[in-house]
Amino acid sequence: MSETQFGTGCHLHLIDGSAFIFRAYHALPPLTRKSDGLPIGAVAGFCNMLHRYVEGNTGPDAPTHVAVIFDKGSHTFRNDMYDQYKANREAMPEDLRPQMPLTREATKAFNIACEEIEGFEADDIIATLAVQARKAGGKCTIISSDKDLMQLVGDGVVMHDAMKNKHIDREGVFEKFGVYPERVVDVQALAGDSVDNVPGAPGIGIKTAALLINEYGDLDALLERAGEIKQPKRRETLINHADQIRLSRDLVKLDDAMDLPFRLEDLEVLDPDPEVLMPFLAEMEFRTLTKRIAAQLNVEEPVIEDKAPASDVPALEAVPFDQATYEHVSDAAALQTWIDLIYTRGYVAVDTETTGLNDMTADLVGVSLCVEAGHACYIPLSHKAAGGDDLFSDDTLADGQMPFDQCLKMLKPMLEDPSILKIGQNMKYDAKILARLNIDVAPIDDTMLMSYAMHAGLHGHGMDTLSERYLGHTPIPIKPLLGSGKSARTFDAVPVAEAVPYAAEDADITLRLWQVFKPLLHQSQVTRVYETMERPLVPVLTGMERSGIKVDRDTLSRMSNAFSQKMAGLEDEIYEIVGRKFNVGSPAQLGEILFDEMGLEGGKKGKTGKYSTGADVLEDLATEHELPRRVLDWRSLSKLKSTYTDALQTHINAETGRVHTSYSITGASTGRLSSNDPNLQNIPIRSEEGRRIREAFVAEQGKTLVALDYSQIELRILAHIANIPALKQAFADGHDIHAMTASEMFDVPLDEMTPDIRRQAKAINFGVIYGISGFGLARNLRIPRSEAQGFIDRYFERFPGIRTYMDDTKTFAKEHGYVQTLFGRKIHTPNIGAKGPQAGFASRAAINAPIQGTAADVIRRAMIRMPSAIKNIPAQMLLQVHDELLFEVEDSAVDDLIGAAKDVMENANEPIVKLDVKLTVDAGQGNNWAEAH
DNA sequence: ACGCTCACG
DNA sequence: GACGTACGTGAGCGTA
Repeated sequence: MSETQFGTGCHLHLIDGSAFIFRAYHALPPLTRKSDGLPIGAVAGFCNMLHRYVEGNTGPDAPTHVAVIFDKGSHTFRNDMYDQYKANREAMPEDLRPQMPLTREATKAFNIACEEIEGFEADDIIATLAVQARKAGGKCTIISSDKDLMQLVGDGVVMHDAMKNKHIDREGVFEKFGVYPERVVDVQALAGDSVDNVPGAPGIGIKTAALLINEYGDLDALLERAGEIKQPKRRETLINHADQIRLSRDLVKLDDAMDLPFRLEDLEVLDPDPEVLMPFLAEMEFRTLTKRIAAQLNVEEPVIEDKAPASDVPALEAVPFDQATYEHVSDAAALQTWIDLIYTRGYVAVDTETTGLNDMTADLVGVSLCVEAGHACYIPLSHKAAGGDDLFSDDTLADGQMPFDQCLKMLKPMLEDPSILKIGQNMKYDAKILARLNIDVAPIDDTMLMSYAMHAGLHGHGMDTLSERYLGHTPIPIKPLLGSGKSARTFDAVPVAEAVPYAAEDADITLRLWQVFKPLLHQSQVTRVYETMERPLVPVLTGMERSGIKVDRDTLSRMSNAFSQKMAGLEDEIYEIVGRKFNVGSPAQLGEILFDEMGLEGGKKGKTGKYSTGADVLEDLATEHELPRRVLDWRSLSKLKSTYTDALQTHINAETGRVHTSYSITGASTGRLSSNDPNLQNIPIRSEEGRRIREAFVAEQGKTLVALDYSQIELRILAHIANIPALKQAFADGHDIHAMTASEMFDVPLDEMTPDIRRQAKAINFGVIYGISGFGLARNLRIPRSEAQGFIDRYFERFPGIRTYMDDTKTFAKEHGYVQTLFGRKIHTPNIGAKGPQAGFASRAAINAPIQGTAADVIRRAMIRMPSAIKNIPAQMLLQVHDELLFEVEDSAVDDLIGAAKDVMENANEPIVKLDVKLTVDAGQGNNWAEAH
């Protein structure tokens, strides 16, 4: 090939590679390669942009020479000048890191020169090349919108903002900086840059900087004559920070005289070689792009195999489960071998064995690891020696275990290493156990959450279920190891030899599940749900659960006593009425007394042959007899005492003095969380007596509890999804939504609204969310069924979008077997086509799921964004109750917290879902949860 | 282990 | 035309 000397008539294009990559990364959802789940979204976007760029390069401005310039390494000569340079930079996203080398490969595949130099930023290389091109008499176009490059513009060098498709010349730079390119560095030196952490002069921005530079000519003149500045503050700033400003100039000034190991001539534009490009695109499995480019180059399109994952991945089936292959690691040398192996892989499945099920109290007993199917180990750490009945043998450790601290010290760097992916099944549990030992496990993948993203509504997501369904393997049961009932023991009492196969197998199963799920995730189109609404929730919940909430034992204890006394009084009255003692808490005994002995009407037996004595039944009976009311009162006290005032005390953690719930991410099929051990999502509020239990949930001294809750979020989402103009308008106007519904339905003007009519409309509004039926509404409102049906007909008539939504949703569910939230979460509805009453349940659940699920997605997104939004506020997020978040805040920061957290919550749908109805959040605060709400 | 009842959104 | 029915949870208790 003949080489053209670079000179007049030549045109060099320089592409800012990092800018391309980050734009590609953020513009696309987290796509993964189908065959193996490799994150590939940024590479895909990068290739598309590169291709579009090449395609658009025709006409007089087409390049004769071109290169993509990348940054290399994070340490540059600027860090030696100023150690804080770019120190604020957020770490590269986990799923982007492995894509960086692929973007270089992509560039070469397109036959475009690809340059990077250790210790220099791409900007310096670009500067050097631009200056060389200018000196040689050619033109240069820099494809970037980075303002740091604007100092290069002029005299044949222009910039091109590919995003806005706009050229930036000398005038464009003046527009941006208020000075021409040769003075841009001076302005930047004064204004500083928070993104790159260039200090500049405090209090001086671009506007002021340009003003000063234009007045004094240049930075040196300005600093020399700073004393002449009239404004005292500005003058002081410039005099006091002169050194810092000069340093800033050195930081922003690009090095345009580097020694480059290549020449301009090496960058000559070349046609892509289909022999190189096509295989690359095929390897990346970019189906559309491969097809398009093959057509343009007029070559045959390579075959991209549709590698089906799951059961027919042969590699997975080829390795049978074999307990004999599991390794017992008992010393540092063996552990080091495993750690080295993990580093060569970049990922590892991890499982912990502990002394219990509560991750706030259980102790670590051992750790298992797995790097590939069948290759797993168990590291026992605190198994106890079998000591028989000897009381003193309890603390003796079993043989074959390495020292606890030594093991953790070795594992910690790996578990915390951002380049090693830790895979777990319900990682929140293991992460919390390890967090209590001062190990912050990250980054993580979680097979339970992957299954949830793909299979919610289909089946559970426990390891046993998943292993049987997706690996065809029944795991070793834990029961025989631990025993049950009186002879039950904890895992530390299990002999090491028995523990190894059980524990190692769990890690083996987890790794295999991950291999199966990773490609399926993308195929099910739930990668975004998993990556943005499941995986990032784990560290957030870990933080909340570990924080816990302070609960005042004395308050609960006093309430328990008061409830006891009242119950005793009621019991006396009840026995008096009945004529003998019996167990008031036994629905069976009560039913017989009410309906057989006393002969009250309305007794209905359920399928177990027992009378129903639920609250609604007793409520009806209360009008004709005095007993049911007493029982109702007794029951409500009994509930408050046993479930709350008594049980909560037992949940106060001995170490922290606080109550730590555990959230289940996969508990509810709709995307809601559930709370257990204890459940803090059902603390009483509806009755005054119950509400007072919230007084026991308190803030620490000097702190305040702040409750933020979404106002009518489900109805707002319904108004949006079902597209009900009247509802939307009412929310936009801030009207009372139930009163508006009532007015619309019953033709009652708003100013004549009665509480009773409003109450009925409210019941209908909620009924709609639940998949309304005449029967259900009738029972709820205690009105004849025909009347209830009339209300519903009327409602549909006035808001026809509701009926359409319900019908469409049912049709979609029948066709696809699932329904979706606005954010793409899938909720499966396997019973939708069933015969019999199941079908009714399934269709109402299908109607409710997108509404409840979308609301759940919104608050999940808010929670995930919360930690970074409040990181500078002395506040902790403690609890989530479906549409409410509870915080504990230092007294002085309450307003800051409310401002920041409310903003996050009200915009949590953005940017991927636009709502026609705005989300509103109400705030409350106080020393206890009753006051805060 | 299971159903009933009832606490919450 | 009949059949059952509001959606989603977790916990304590009685009873098998």
